[in-house]
Amino acid sequence: MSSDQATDIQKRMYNFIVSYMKTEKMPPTNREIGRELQIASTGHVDYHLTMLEKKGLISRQPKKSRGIKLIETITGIPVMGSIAAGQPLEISNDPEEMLDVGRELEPDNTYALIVKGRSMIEDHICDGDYVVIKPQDTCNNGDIVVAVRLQEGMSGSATLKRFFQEKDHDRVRLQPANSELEPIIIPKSEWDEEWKVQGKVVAIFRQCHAA
Amino acid sequence: MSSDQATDIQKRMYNFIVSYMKTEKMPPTNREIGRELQIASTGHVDYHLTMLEKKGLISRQPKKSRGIKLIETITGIPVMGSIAAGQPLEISNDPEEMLDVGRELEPDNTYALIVKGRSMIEDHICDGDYVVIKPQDTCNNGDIVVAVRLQEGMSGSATLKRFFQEKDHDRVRLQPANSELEPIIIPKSEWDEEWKVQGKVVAIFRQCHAA
DNA sequence: CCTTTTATCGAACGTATTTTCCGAATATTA
DNA sequence: TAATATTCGGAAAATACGTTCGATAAAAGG
Repeated sequence: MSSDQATDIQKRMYNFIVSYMKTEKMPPTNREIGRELQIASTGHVDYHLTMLEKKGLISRQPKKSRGIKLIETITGIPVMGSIAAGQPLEISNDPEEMLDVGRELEPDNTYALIVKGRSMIEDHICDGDYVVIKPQDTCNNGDIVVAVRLQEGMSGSATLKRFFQEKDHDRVRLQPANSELEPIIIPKSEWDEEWKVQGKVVAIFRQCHAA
Repeated sequence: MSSDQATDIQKRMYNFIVSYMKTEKMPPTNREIGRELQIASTGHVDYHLTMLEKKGLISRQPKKSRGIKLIETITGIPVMGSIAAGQPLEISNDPEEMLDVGRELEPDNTYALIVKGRSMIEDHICDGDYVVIKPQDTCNNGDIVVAVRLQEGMSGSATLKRFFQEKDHDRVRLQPANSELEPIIIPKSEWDEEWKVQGKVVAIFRQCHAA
């Protein structure tokens, strides 16, 4: 809607702000904008920034130096559509959304672990994959979790498994996703004392290296 | 080396700058730093910033408002170690590296596609996964590529397959990773005329939603 | 025990930066 | 054609902000 109404100069101004922020990691001052766009007056720059704000492209923090924020933080990778190997689908020309890979995962205390081995292979988690862990005490049945066995002294050893609380048997089952491997069965009492859920897997990331 | 010599206050200052930049998308002013760390004097803040610069953690642009830059732009998710479901491994307390999920993929013209169906399931690419595509004309045998069939008029339809150039048969084979599906076999001449490699898969990203 | 480094405050100073006001030229619209 | 929005300049006013200086301690090192 209003975003299209931006004038030529305003579009150039907006683009400059975007590129400036990419390189400088901070918004430009009004003077820097003016210098770039060859606008002699800072008041003039202010006018266009006001317009850009009215048109919903930026927001401003009054009285703050460099108080410009982009409304749509266009970080990430554009998602161009869907694809199926079986029946080819169309690829659109406009991004449908931005894949904010990892960015929305960052805020908390999320961390990543590198998966070794094929023990979760049937969940399509491969050797070398990164699993992103969101720390939390509790989890639901079927969640893939990092379970830690508490030990004397140092930090315990951790394991990546699917979590199942089997109420009828009054025990907890930690199930690998590999039919060649056996689950770990722990009586409820022992679980409460010796084990702890460290967090659950919220995302998986795999880099495809050159062969 | 010198980065370790940072004082407690300087570490807190550094951490605040990092978190401020994450939320505000710009560096803080000296006064904002002081307010946060309960330092009453801006000169005092300046002193510690000078120390941080001397110790190589930040760089400063004199006389510029918010003229602070992080030397190591620690975006991303900390990788805390390895984990194997089979034989539990230790989780270290210090991050081994930062998982720059997607960030090093952004610069070029990379884009993402959402995978539909199970046609690449044996390569552990699942329904709903994001595949990150790096555009390129050529590829090597075995690469997972987006192949496009050129058509009259509009943009062609795309398919996700493993690419094999079979020189002995003078043909190209597009192989799905699902034994229930048949490969697409294309004679070399037809390939050159009607097909094109759009790009190759460089990464895979999967979000694990709540059950 | 003395010296050096580090940490702290407060205040003053000068520059950086935004904001506001006035005026004018140009285009757009009614 | 009159009214209105847009685009520009210049300059003053008001903050915001970084920098510098003097003084005081506590901690560290020898």
